[in-house]
Amino acid sequence: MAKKMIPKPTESELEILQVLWQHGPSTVRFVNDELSQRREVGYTTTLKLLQLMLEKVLVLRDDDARTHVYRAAVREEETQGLLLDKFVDSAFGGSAMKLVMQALGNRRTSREELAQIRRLLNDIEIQNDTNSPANDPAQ
Amino acid sequence: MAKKMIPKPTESELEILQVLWQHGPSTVRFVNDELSQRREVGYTTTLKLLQLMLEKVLVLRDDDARTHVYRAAVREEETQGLLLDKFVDSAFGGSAMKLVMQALGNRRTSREELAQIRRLLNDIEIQNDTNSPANDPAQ
DNA sequence: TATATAGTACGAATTAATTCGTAATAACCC
DNA sequence: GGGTTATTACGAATTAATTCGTACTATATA
Repeated sequence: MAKKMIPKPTESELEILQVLWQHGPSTVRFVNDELSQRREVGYTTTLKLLQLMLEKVLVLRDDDARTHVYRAAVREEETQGLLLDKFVDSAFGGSAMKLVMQALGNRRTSREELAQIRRLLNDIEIQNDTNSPANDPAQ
Repeated sequence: MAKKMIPKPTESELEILQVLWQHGPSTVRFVNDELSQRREVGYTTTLKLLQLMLEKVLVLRDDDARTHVYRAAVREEETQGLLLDKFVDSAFGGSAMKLVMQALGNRRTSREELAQIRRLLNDIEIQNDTNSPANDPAQ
């Protein structure tokens, strides 16, 4: 077995993954141009990062043509879930609820977003009722 | 002016802050014992960390007695807010909503917690209505 | 008082992450 | 074809974070 264990991406790797998730398979040039809009970064720096990410299998590449094309090897939601778990643990002592409350409390949330959350809350409640009438603590 | 800018604590520093937030002012020995319950860590490592944190003013210390007592110099919520902002940005491309949805969606949330969030949602909605009929961007 | 114990200070090694320079090579265009 | 440009590969410098050993000092206690 041993499901594909995603290695935790570093800050810079995550930046690159964001580009790949948002734009799909991309050349080093394209990724670097994207990153450059946010901050100063040399071309070979981006290249090196992608090469390291290839070794860690955070990305895959098509090197048929001279100009290689990289694409994300890990899915966005899955990676975010992994990072979220670690973050909840390290910054919020494991309490996801505290994190949610803080995230909602500390910023302006639009009417539409509030409605969206309410819908999700409803869904979760229905799930709870359906699966565990007496609130089973299974985890 | 220039409000006290909190330096972003590292992973290990955060671990220590958690201990101080949870237990209040503590000796190096106590902090180290707490950390040791989670993982292997040498006494002088913890000592050094606290000394570095003192320089960054993440903690303050009382060194009247031979055995120094350290306490957090930054508040828990404020620090968490700072980290949350950065995290939302780096892992969720700036969308706090995506983070909240994922946090709620991916784990079991009890009836009580759901109710708590609903209350918060209500409060926020009232705030919105009261302060900004046409959604003013004041911050 | 002398010995053992517990504490602090600090230099330095290690490890991980980031950054970039340089060399080699392919493609592109007059 | 010859020169210019774009690309990859890779070593290595730099920076930041973590870890720990050793020396020194104060306190406790036998």
